[in-house]
Amino acid sequence: MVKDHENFNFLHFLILVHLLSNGGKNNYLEVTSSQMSRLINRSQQTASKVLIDLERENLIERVKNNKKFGIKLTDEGYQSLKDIYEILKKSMEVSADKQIIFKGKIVTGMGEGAYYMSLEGYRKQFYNKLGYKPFPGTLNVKLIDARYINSRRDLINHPSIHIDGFRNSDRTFGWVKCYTATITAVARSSYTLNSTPQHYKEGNVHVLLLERTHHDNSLIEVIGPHNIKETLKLKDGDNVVIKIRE
Amino acid sequence: MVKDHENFNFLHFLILVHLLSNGGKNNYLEVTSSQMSRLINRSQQTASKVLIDLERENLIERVKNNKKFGIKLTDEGYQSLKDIYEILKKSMEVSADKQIIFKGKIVTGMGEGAYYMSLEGYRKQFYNKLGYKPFPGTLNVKLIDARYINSRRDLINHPSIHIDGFRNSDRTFGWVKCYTATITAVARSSYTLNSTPQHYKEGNVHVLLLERTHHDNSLIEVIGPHNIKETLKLKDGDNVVIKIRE
DNA sequence: ATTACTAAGGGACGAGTAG
DNA sequence: TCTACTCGTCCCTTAGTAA
Repeated sequence: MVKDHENFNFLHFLILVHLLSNGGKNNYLEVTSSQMSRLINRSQQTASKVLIDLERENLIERVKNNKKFGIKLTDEGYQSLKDIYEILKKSMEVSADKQIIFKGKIVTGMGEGAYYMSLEGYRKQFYNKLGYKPFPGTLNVKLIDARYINSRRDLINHPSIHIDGFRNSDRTFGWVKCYTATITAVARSSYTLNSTPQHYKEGNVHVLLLERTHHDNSLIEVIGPHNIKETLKLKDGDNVVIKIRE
Repeated sequence: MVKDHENFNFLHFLILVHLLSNGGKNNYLEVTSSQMSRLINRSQQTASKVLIDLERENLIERVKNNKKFGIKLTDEGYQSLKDIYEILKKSMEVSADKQIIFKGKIVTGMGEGAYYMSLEGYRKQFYNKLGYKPFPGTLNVKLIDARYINSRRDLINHPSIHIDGFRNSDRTFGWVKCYTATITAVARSSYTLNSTPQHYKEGNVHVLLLERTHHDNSLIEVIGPHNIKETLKLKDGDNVVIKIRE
């Protein structure tokens, strides 16, 4: 993947990085094996061995002066670090897009959702903060895989649109967190994060997290401007993918 | 330096990177120890051990579903990678500035330099390409440390201003490569790349590399618009630092 | 002070295998 | 299939020491 020279371990990596960060790409640095050993938290002997290895693998060039060495990265040594850097960079960029994926089956809710959606205390905020008046009723998606159930549990830590709670004459109603998402119907149950799903239609929706929920973490409630079931032609038991974006 | 959890090796690093690049910061990925083993070029047993270690160190979170695991980076795991990334990034930035440093002593040249500087075939090009008419005569700097002698040998691979060779009725004259540099007189001979020199005065000059040189790699020839020795009050035997910038 | 060899101990790795 | 245990082997690390 990164380095197919067999003998490339973390110590080699650390030493190369240290050389690079001290100008070792263009200059022969005066570094001793004792200095290096302190840096990598190993003995002088080990540091010496690492330097010998790096030289053998043509990742550094050493020139002896008296007892000390002048050490410089070779082009190959620099390229090794650059390769690792590019891979890490790409990975960090991937992770910058905070997409969370759920997969589950459409189930029939208990009618609770429709009740909540009908309350003016929520509807006004939905309109102001989400930009639409939600279809009265939530789509319930049942998560099967433990992975998604865990992700659902972690959802509360992610950025969301906050709907305040309120009270009427009877009782108080808790806050609701809304997560911007897209929902997609999938053909078969073979979808994983790594495969490409055969998708049909996509809808822009919001996933809800209620302060006072009776639901377990295996159930997701979704709202949208229209009747999602109709728009996407969904029946109970159909598989859907929900992608949440920050 | 990077990671003081003792048991953090290159395999741990590779696995974390793979998870990150596949969205494992926000999702529980379905990855098996066999997949990982192929990725890191080790046995399934070793991959399994790595995953156990990473979980123990709280760098990943695993949730079992049937026999497989869903795996996600913890915040700490992500931070570990980010730390390494930031260090690498900083190192790459340092290396982007291609400064090369030489240290040596002023010596008296053989008068060759003055002769070459007087040739109109060179003087016209110096004026056009360097922006000044060089003082007739080169400053010769003797490199003592093998590190600098080696750097001098590598100089030919670095970007330079090219002065074409020419011929007159008698003979041909080779090309000359010019490297933009600053020269600084230093107080004592204690200067290394890592320490801060006590410098006196600085001059903008060019280091020359001649196609047909009789000099060994331990001698550097420097030209400038004025008499460098006088401007910097240099005597033979004085120490100077020459910094070359791209 | 350096670098680096040798010998010995311990930890990493993989084959076999259980659950 | 999966994960992960045991255990044998080998490599990595270090102390001692030479140059």
